[in-house]
Amino acid sequence: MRTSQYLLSTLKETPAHAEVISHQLMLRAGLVRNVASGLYTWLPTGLRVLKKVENIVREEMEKAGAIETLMPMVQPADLWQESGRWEDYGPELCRLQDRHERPFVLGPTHEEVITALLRNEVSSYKQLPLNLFQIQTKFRDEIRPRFGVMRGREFLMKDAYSFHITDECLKETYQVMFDAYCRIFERLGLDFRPVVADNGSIGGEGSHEFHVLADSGEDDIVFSDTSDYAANIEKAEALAPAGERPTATQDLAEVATPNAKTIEEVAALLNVDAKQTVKTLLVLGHAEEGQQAPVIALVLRGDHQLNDIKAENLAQIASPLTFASDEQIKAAAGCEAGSIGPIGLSIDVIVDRSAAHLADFVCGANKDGYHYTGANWDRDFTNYTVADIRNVVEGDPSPCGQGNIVIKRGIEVGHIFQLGEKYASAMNLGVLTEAGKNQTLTMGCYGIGVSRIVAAAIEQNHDKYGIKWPKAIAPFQAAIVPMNMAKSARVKETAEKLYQDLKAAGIDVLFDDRKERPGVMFADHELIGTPTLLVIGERNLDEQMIEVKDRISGEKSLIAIDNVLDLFA
RNA sequence: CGGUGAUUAGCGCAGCUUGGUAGCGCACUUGGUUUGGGUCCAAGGGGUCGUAGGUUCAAAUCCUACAUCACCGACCA
Repeated sequence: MRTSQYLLSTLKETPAHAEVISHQLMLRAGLVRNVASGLYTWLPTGLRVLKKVENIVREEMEKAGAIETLMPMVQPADLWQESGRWEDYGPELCRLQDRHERPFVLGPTHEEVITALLRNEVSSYKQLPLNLFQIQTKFRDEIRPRFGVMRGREFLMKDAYSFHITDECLKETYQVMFDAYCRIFERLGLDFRPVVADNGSIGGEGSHEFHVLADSGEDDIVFSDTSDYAANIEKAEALAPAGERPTATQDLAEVATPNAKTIEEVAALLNVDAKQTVKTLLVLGHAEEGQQAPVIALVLRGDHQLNDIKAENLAQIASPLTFASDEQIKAAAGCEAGSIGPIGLSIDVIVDRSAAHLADFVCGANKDGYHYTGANWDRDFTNYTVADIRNVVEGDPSPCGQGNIVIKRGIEVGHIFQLGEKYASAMNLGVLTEAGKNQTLTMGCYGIGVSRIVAAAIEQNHDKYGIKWPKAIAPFQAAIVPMNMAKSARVKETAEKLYQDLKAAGIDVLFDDRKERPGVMFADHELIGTPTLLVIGERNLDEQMIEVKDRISGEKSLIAIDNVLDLFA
């Protein structure tokens, strides 16, 4: 490709609204342009990267035995009604009507379509297992699109769906996909970790997320400092504190805590560590038919954070997790949110393991402006259950039993699930077994955020000059940068010949034939992140040498013109 | 949806407080100059000041509504 016939579209200045580095660099390097909130056009350079990522994913999926398909992005609503997700999915599902006023959705994922397909196409156990994938545009009407293509509303995703008669067979394919994902991210050249993940509303066991480690990531990933345990914080279990609970030494006392509503304020006022306090959150439980949802109290140590997912997974608690309104709080506790405590409550109380291990703690007195000190479980309050409902924090013992917890940020780029029979049973997908009986299929699904990977790769590979692409996904493998080509016939001739030779050898090469000064060219190529710059100038031509500059290491070296192709061997 | 802020040339911004001629840098065009790290000089082109309404002799500037965009909390590849 010649720059004179190409759309380079690099920017000197950083557009004001780009927050994270990958978004800034994607705009500056001319990879994408914003069309509307969460919607992007991929410029030629960006599309080259996207295609390279896509091809690596495709190759490894095929190697792992998956078969490529392509499903429509627009899907009829009746499939979603059949699976139950027409009601369950919420406003993130973009719904629309065609000219006949028939309802459709923009596909945020394709379980319904693939399940409906398989229902018609397979009827015998002999046809299974099957693993079908596609690389397709998805649309999710995100509440808050941000960080450029990292969280766009429209994005490119590889999604695969496997179908099995037995759970053993599903687990085998799941493992095959797990291994394939590791190979994909290795080939992409990314620093990644598979982590144990929550199954979300789907339930069942067996789900891993694949995270690219980066400070700008939106997820907290929990590691053990001594074992290879890794989990999403949503999933990481907070173990009960070791040993027996200390014995009570203080008497229960009511103290005035005017204007102290937060744990920090209460702890400062009473001059105690936040670890000696508890906070009480009121959430909604499941509503009985025709009744109002009951209010349930969750009690956590003052310095701990509620883990929504863990709470939601408890049988008593409504999903999605909903906090009680001010009126509901007043009715249940008789006070405002800043003064709630377990003592005297007549609703269900669920206490976090760590909070349950406290003695002589501080809690709200269910009376505005008052707290208790010297509170003790089983003496001052007896009717409660204990559960793990908090986020782990750094330094906690690792749930794997070895070492302590370290937390890093990650960008979720892949997620694999054992779905089980959820869709197959809702949509009546089964085949005849060897014994001639109908058997509902069990399914797995496996996603990779293709467009998100492009952003994640940049988050992990950049410097002050621009992007430093891993070789496997760089838009161009090399750029030819001639010095003052307009004045030197020799430079021009050499550059042209080199360009033809590299092209003939199948190298993705960008020939910078613009009439620009060297500094302009260098700056552009460093911004775009081309791994290898081939600099041709009068300086080295007498010796038939050209300069090679490596974008990653920054090293410059001379190489004989005849040997340039060896660089790409 | 809630909270915050923004919207003036392709991009980055000033002008608004105190109403009266539409500005700067980059980019772009032309000519010259320079040529191994974002040259320099000169001349140019380009703007319904987000939209609608109001106040006023007069609105980018003051007021109201709306739209869009971004950031902070709930979603997820």
